[in-house]
Amino acid sequence: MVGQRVRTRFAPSPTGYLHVGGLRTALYNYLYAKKMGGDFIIRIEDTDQSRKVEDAQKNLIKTLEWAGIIADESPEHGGSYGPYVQSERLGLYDKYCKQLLSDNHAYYCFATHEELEENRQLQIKQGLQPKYNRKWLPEEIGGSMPASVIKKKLDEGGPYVIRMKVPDYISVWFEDIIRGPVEFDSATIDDQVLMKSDGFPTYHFASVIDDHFMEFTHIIRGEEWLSSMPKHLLLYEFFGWEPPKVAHLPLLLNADRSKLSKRQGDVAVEDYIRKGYSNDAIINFVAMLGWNEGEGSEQEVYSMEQLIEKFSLERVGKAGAVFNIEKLNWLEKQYIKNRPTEKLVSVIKPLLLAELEQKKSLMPLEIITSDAYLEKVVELMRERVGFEYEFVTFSSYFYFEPESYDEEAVKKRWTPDTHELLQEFLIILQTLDDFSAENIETELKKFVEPKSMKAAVLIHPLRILASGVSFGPSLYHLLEVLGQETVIRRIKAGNEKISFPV
RNA sequence: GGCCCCAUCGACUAGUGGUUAGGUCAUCACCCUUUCAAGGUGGUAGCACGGGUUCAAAUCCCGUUGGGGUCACCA
Repeated sequence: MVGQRVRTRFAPSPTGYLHVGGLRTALYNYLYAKKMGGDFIIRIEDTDQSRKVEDAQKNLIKTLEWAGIIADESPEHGGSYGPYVQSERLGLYDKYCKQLLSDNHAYYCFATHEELEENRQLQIKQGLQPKYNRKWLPEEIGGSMPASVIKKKLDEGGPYVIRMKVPDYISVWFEDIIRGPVEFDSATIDDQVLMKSDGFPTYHFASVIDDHFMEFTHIIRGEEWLSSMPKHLLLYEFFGWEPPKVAHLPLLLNADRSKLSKRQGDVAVEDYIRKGYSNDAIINFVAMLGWNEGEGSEQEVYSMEQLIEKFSLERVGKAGAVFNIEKLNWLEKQYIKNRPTEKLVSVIKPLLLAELEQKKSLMPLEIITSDAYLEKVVELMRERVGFEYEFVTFSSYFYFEPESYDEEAVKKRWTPDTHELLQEFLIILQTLDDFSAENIETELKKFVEPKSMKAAVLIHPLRILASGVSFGPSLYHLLEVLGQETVIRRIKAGNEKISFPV
């Protein structure tokens, strides 16, 4: 093991979308592998045929790649330890299950579902831990079932499963990288089914076999697997294999501290993508849920490169973490604030183009879809939006005429004089040769001063007429970017529609 | 219920025997300001409880309480 190249894995079952908890598990596996100069692998656990969802595998991998988590080996991209889909490795499980059988570490079990259920109910009623009652444990490994009966059943060809024989009166101990030493009494470990009656292995069996043959050095997975660790360890022992190091991650929680689930909000990474969150923010956020750099660091914003550089399993916390959307929102804003202008423009341009298919603009298309124009919009709005798409939606007045005027704002800002004042100032704006923010500002001040009025009496109505809303960037810059023609058109239109009293 | 894991502000966390218990989000106030943001300053707010060990405990030990996970021919 010493000096061995680190190999970690993310092993989802293709049953649907990628869960944010899964994203974090994948991320930590990825970060650790990359930090150690090793490899990160994706393996698909599709041993439950009934739950398999079409395209899930593809989507899982696509979503991980969106997040910037690129596997060195995966079913989509191959590798030298394949196949990376468990349903394509059935022969392997079969072979090693036979070995367990002949070594008396496993046995056939012909119990029916009804029998099992009955047994379970009985045990629950007696206040016992539900466990298989070992009815089919053969005589030669300490059970009571004669070999002849087993052979007869086998010959009849009836359905059966294969169970592992958990040794009695031993204790299973291991060292978890995150939690330290953990110990289980074998009396609490069930004779886990290894092979199902459909010939497929269970998760427990397949993952141990694969983890061994794919030569993973570290297993990093959610805490929900902690209590099945002893079964896995026993399997390694049966085979005489050296188990990988393990780290069980704390769970992601709902606001009420239960395991993060649907019903209480979105859990699919795709949901967050749809809502407009960027991969930068999601990765950053999810990374900080359970891990921190420590040593007094007060950094909050980390790039993937920085995460790889700083990550360590030792600094992963033990307690579950609540998935708090407010902080994610804040992070998203941080990224928008600092993202290069060209990058933002390249993202919003297609969104705007799509919007223009639906809605008509009175502004010259070649101008409002130009890089130069969008760059100005971005600079004015980047500190005011929560998501990239808001450069288009939240800022629609940069491209479209206001459809209505904020009623509250109009009520608050209009006086009997407003109409007249706007009329007069419009003339000044129409004759302006230099329609710059600076110039507009001086003209407005010049206009208002002799009347001994405050600039605000015009500023607010102008903003409302130009944008339809009462908030936004500096008025003068807003007007400059919109351009003389548009501004004049909007003032005229609005001043006609709004009359005092409102 | 058995077994296992966990426990610092509302949330994410720093802290590894001696700190005025620090930072970030959220929240509140003020400043800046034409609005909204952004930014700045300041504030409210936390070691679950009880026993030990020690000169000294958020930190080590035990217990209690609370929360979570898991007990499938699902992963």
